[in-house]
Amino acid sequence: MKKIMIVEDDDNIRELLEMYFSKAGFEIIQAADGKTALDLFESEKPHIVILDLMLPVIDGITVAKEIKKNANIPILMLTAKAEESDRIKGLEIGADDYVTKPFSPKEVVLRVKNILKRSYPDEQIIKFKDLEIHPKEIKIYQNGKEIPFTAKEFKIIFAMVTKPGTVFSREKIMDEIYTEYDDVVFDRTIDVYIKNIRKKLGDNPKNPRYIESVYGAGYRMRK
Amino acid sequence: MKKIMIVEDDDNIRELLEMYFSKAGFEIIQAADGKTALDLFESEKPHIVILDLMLPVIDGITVAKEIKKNANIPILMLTAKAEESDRIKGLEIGADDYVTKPFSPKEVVLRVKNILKRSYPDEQIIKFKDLEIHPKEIKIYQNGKEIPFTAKEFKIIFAMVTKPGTVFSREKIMDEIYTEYDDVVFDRTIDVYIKNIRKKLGDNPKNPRYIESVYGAGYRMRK
DNA sequence: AACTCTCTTCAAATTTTATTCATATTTTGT
DNA sequence: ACAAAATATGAATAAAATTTGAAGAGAGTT
Repeated sequence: MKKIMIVEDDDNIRELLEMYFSKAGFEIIQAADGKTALDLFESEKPHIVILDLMLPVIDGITVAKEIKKNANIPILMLTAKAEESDRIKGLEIGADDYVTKPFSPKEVVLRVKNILKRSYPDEQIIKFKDLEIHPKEIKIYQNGKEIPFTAKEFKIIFAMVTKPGTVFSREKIMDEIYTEYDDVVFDRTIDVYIKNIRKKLGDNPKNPRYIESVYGAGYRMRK
Repeated sequence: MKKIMIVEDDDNIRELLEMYFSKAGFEIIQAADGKTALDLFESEKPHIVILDLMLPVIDGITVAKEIKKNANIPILMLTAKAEESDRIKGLEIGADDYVTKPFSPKEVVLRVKNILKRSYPDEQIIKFKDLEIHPKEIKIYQNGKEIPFTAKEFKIIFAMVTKPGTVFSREKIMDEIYTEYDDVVFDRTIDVYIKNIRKKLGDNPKNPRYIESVYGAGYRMRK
């Protein structure tokens, strides 16, 4: 079952949404202001966020940017009718959908379900260039031929392929790899992973087909 | 693959049935008297019993009652034409069907198949490679030969065979095994189960036919 | 009580992967 | 072009995960 965070300062609207999503079987986290929202986002890691644009302490757009910066968690924006221009802003900063107030709660639930279906395509096969990535099986095929990757290599590829074009710092890559707060690993370790992945994929650092080096920043999967 | 016990003192009739059921793909156990029948029933646990009414040592009705008392194994009664009243008795004591002598062997086979379909309805046999998995009976056959597995081993195999290719983490396997919130089991326990399963299946961790190890992730049933 | 069967733990051997290291190469800023 | 910083990479080493035999613990039977 999916976890949803509702960020809305109007108690009535928040409770209304809470009721509907509760009935729809969601686990719900509530936040009445932007600061709380970001804190809860870190600790609770919801699957999707419903976000009001007009928020106390920290405004909705900033919250959205912050969320999208850390993880690609889908966002449904709530905007007042008058804020027509905000729609555009909302979508620009990466909201996945938006609803204008006043809205029908049922419609919001439906939209959320649609976004979730899009964002979490129940363990689908991911296709990227000539790669086929099977998360359930932890297997990757290149032009139909299986290439063996270790679990950690797989995690790196998966994360990067999921967000092509995004630069992954070495630190971020480490976060993807290590579930526990283990000892910190030396920086060059990531380089070696990238090297090995490139080798298996037949990729070349100069003129790469998959992984580009971003000097001073990290690595990026070429779109 | 079903196991059938034929209880009949007339050697000719018994051999005739044996021949037909053998050709129909059954595993056959024979008994010429009621005492032997009950002993074999205990040790062999057939899926169905063909039972003659007139038997030496212990008569058919007593055998039938005894069988039905222990387990609800279906029975097909064989009755002589003159024993019309026995038909009723037979059905009263719980026979699932009856055939009067002289009978056509083909008809007997058909009736047995029908009874089996009735008696083991929702048992869908899962076939995987050279394995036949019978969930209801908690039995697994490899090339037609039964391999004894313990309840937990069975659960693991069942879960994995149902989703071939999917990697099962040790934690996930534990979830399959433990219904209640029992004590948490140490990680290596799963490894030992896998080892024992492999041994029984004649599987080799390097170059496996069934269960692949996925370093750092878990185990996977080879497609 | 002795036995059997299953589940679980343990420890040693083995295998595979992760990490570090050293050196070469490339990129960037001046 | 030069120095400094960052990246690339083969090889060595360390660490981690898996395999396995053996044996202890518990439950149920005879």
